[in-house]
Amino acid sequence: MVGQETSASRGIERVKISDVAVALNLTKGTVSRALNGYPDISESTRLKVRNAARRMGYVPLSHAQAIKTGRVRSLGIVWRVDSHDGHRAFLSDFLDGVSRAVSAEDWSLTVSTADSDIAERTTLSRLLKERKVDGFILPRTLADDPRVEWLRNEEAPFILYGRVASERNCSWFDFRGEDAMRKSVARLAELGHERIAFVNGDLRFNYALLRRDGYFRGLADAGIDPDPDLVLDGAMTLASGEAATRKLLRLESPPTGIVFAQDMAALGAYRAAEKAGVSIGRELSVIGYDGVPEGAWASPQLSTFAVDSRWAGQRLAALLIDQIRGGNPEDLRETGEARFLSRGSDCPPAASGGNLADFINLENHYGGQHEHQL
Amino acid sequence: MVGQETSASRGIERVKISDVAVALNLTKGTVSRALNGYPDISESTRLKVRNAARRMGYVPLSHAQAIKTGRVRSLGIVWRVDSHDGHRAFLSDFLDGVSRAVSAEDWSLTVSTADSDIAERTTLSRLLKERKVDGFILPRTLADDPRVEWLRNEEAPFILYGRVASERNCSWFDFRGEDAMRKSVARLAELGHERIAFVNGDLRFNYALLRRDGYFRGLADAGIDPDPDLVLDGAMTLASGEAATRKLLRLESPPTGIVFAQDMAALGAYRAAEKAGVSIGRELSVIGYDGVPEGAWASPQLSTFAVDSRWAGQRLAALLIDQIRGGNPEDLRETGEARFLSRGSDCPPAASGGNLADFINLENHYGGQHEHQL
DNA sequence: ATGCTTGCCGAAACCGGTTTCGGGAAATAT
DNA sequence: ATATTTCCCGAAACCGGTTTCGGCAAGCAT
Repeated sequence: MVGQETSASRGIERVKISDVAVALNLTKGTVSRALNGYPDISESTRLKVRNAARRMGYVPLSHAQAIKTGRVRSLGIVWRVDSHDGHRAFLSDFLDGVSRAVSAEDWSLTVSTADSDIAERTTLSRLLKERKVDGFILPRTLADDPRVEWLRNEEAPFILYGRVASERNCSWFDFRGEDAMRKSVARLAELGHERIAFVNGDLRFNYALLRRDGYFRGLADAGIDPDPDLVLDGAMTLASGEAATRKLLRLESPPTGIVFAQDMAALGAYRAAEKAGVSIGRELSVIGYDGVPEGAWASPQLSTFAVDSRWAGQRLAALLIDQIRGGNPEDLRETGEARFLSRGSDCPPAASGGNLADFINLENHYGGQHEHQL
Repeated sequence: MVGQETSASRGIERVKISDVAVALNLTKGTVSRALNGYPDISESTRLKVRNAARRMGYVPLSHAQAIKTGRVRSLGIVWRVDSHDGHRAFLSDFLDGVSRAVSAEDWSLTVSTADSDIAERTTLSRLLKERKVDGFILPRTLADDPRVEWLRNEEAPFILYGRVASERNCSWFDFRGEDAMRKSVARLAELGHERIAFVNGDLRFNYALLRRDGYFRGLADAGIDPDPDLVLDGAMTLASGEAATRKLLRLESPPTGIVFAQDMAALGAYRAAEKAGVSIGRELSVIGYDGVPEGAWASPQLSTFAVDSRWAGQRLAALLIDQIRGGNPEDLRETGEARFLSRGSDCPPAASGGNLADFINLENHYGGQHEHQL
């Protein structure tokens, strides 16, 4: 027994394709073709090979395949960590969606982070040059996104989470936020509101432009003339949402309802309203967009259009894989609908006729002793 | 000009190692050795090669390297999405940390999600078999973690986020939660508390065992006899934290201070306290652990030990890469200290002598009209 | 029988790197 | 001057797959 060394003692031997070939008395080329569904392999041997491969536990090395095929079966995402946007809360769901779609095809997902435009570009470039990925999912689409032009030049497949103005040769998935804004306005109008404000996000992002359009269409639908004083932008956080709301409430003729392009900003309205002595869901209506979990903790709970990030991730990955496999990018576009969560923050206008202003001032005298929140 | 087809017209030609070799009148083997720092290359040619490579924009294909070296320069992480644990909030920071460390070495990160033990195992197995990664970062360490045994058998490098009982041949990074618990108890004891409760997380996780020990050591330090009634576990969420707190407050002799192993549970205490008419930071002291952002929004803000997830990710990745490069796993262990955020939720005991119970009941009569929170 | 497909598989090239081996030229030792 | 070492680099094998090509044998038409 001494000196006898089984293969097991020197670590687990990986089963390679030639092992399968030898076991079946075939060549590795034949095994490869059988496994990859080439038509010049008889059904009987295809079956034999498939069974033997499974039985022997053969799994091809992805990088060994890649060297010839040029595909590593992997998608890339560069996640921006420098922004305060609400999407951070959705990262887990989003990645889960991507991961599911990717795993279903036996692909994988490469994730990197970046805290600036140049860091993002550097990372994209590196992943591409080293060929760690076959294509990219691009979150946070800008209205005029430089990544699009650049990746086109590099001839790298990519898909946008969000739409873009220059539509040539792009795939995307996006939720129709503009529809949600339109519906929000319609809902408030139906409740009787006439002064409906809109607090948008950062206008560099394309979704902000789309949502703004949706707001105006909603107004037009309801036959309400737009008032420039009631349209603000750049509010993506609690603090900026609070500031925007304060500004609106201080107008001579403040709005009775506010449509927010983002939940975090809408939650900022709760703070502003509290400080102004206005109660949301009674004297002031608020409708958000995104569906962040914090909205459910607020009191009253925030009525909002919830976005299914998991679904977005899933579709983005599936569409991108299709594109990499040869699909026409322009055929690979999808949008989804945000789901309205009717909760407590929207209601008929309390003070009709625009004298909410007086009400605000009145209440303000008692200001200060209001309990803060969780 | 007709029919003349430049190389540029057919897409960008990738520069390969043989291109560099030809340009320098060398063989590709020599170029490879020069680039990889072999000692049998003269300094002058090494320099020439390095410059030419940079000038020509040569970047080796990672999978082409991998076929011979066996290394893909990639780390894997399987993120569990089935749990409600507070770590979800840290995913962004955590990934950022890992990504930084990994990018610094020109490695990459492969992320997958799983919603069950078997899904996780399946994914680990697939990534390993296909050799998509060289090693794994394992979050959520269990007291007796089956992944450890399995990965050892597969001879796959891995590192734990958290420590483990069977210490053989493991690397890890972890924050010393037990120290934080001990300090929490010490702090409350110094403030004058004598009845200090402990609400732990799920005991299947190893950190729960460690933190429990820390709590008891803190009591011993302060010369306080432990009371089994004051020790609960399994509270990792808002709801379960609320329930645990309710249970504690209903004791004949309720605690005046509660140490929580997790912030989310501690925030649940705010709800329970509010409903019981007890005000946190005045009649009841609470100290958390984790440093979730919600703690800063609570009123009063939650005193807690904050964990730097970015740092954890960074160290885990760096240590794992060291291990893969040949480092001894047992030398690659690190712990970090959670940083105490002194905020408003801890204070001296209001009702000394244990008659907080009467106070609770008294207040309860007015219960119900208390404002809820954000 | 002969010629022509068709079905099926072996043989070998190939992908783009890394690593081993060996040998020529220069430098040093004898 | 010769032997020996040292310094470099070329040549070629190799990694584990995929894909092309060509040819044998069976099936079909003539």
